[in-house]
Amino acid sequence: MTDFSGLGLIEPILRAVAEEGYTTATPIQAGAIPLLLQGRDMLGLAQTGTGKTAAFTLPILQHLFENKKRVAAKSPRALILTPTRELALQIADSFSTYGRHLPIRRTVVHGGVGQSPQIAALTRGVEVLIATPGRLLDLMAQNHCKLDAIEFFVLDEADRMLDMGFIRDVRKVVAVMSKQRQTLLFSATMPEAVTELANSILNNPERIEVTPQSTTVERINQRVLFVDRSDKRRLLADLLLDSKVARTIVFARTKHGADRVAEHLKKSGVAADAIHGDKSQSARVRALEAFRAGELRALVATDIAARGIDVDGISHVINFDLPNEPESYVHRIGRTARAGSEGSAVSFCDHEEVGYLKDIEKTIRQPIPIDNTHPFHAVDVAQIHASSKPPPRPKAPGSNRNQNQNQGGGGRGQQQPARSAQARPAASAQPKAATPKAATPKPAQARPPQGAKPATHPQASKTPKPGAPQNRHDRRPPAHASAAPRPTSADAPLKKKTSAA
DNA sequence: AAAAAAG
Repeated sequence: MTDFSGLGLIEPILRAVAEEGYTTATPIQAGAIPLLLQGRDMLGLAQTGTGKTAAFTLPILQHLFENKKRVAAKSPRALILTPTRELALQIADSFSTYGRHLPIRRTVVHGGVGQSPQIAALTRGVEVLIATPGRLLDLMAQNHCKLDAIEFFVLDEADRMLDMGFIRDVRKVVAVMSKQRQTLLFSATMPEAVTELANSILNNPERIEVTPQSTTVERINQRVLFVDRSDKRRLLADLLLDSKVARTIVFARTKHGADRVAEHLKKSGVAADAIHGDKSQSARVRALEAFRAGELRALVATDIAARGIDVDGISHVINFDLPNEPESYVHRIGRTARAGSEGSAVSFCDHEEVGYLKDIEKTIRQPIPIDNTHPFHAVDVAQIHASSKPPPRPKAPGSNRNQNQNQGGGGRGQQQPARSAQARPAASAQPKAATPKAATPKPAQARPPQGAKPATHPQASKTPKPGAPQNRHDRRPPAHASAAPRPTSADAPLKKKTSAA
């Protein structure tokens, strides 16, 4: 437990933190803030939801204030680069919130909206600029923004940046940036390309790693529902009419698909809207704000919202389509069970998606418990899944405790129609360090809410909404957390079948 | 193969 008061932060910042209701720093905050206040570079292995945003927002604000100088027009002192517009806006909110008692200005620059207000703000001068790459380069090319005075550079979601082909843009930005700066790079995973980038832009960085994914994943009640493609929409509407399903984010694989699903939900009487990259920026903002405000029961999204987006009180993530990128699964389900609360992740799998499911299970090194209790359960898809999975018998004699995987359905009928589920070997993807919890559908119940502190960690999230659950428990990872598997692409386990020949 | 981001 690290109290914010012991981290060396100045009073106006501590006051803002306290006003947000936070007293205790998350691990990444406790590690990063003193380090950053000393001026060190940092490599952070973490995603949003760990308190990452506040971990860099607070020390940057403090540095800018304590070393207050006149800001030249068009020359910001800090630059935060993010892959999506929504993330940029979220980070800007964080600067506004924690900088509210300081005379530090910030502005956001991204595409999809008019340039004029952005140019005006830059010309007036701002200490902090939060940007997506395209518009930033655009404005730089028009001489509306210079990076010659940058003292802080934060590259957020670096792995995603690279995935999205921003590496050239990032290098262009870095090439013209002041060398006299402190640099922070955050990434959820460390593929080779990110390591290279980190080596080239960071100077003797401290590496800080937090593993929220594994601990978060442990708290998420995951299930897979085998279903025919044609039943997916009805199944979704069914689930959303269940009262336990409060605020839900539904992931579709395509933009068009997201629109269709949202339309269907609206027709079914579920307050829903879609968010994806083909929507106008104003529609994106509107949808996200309505979702945050609790006006929407469901937000249907592409992977634009898979990472970083921090909305309080999401009770369910539903993968209407499985992601074809296994990493994306982990990021998607991480939208729920945030800030110590519980969450469920339900994935629909049709017969064409069985391969994706297997990839995901390999990546997370766990089988996802099957829910075959729903009327739409597609026995044939279950059979495809079961038969496509060679049973590598773990030799431990008592290891059949995981057989019972069919209780994920939260108390619907338990008729157990399909034998396929039983045919599915437990811990099949991981012979040795298989987490025994893997097949326990409700890990959250097993963990008593410890000390219902009203206030803990500042997240990137906005101030708690009235309707949002307030159960922010301390969700410091347990000591064994780092032993849990991290889903990096580098360690995709078990290339071999390891079948006991 | 699809998504994001500059227009």
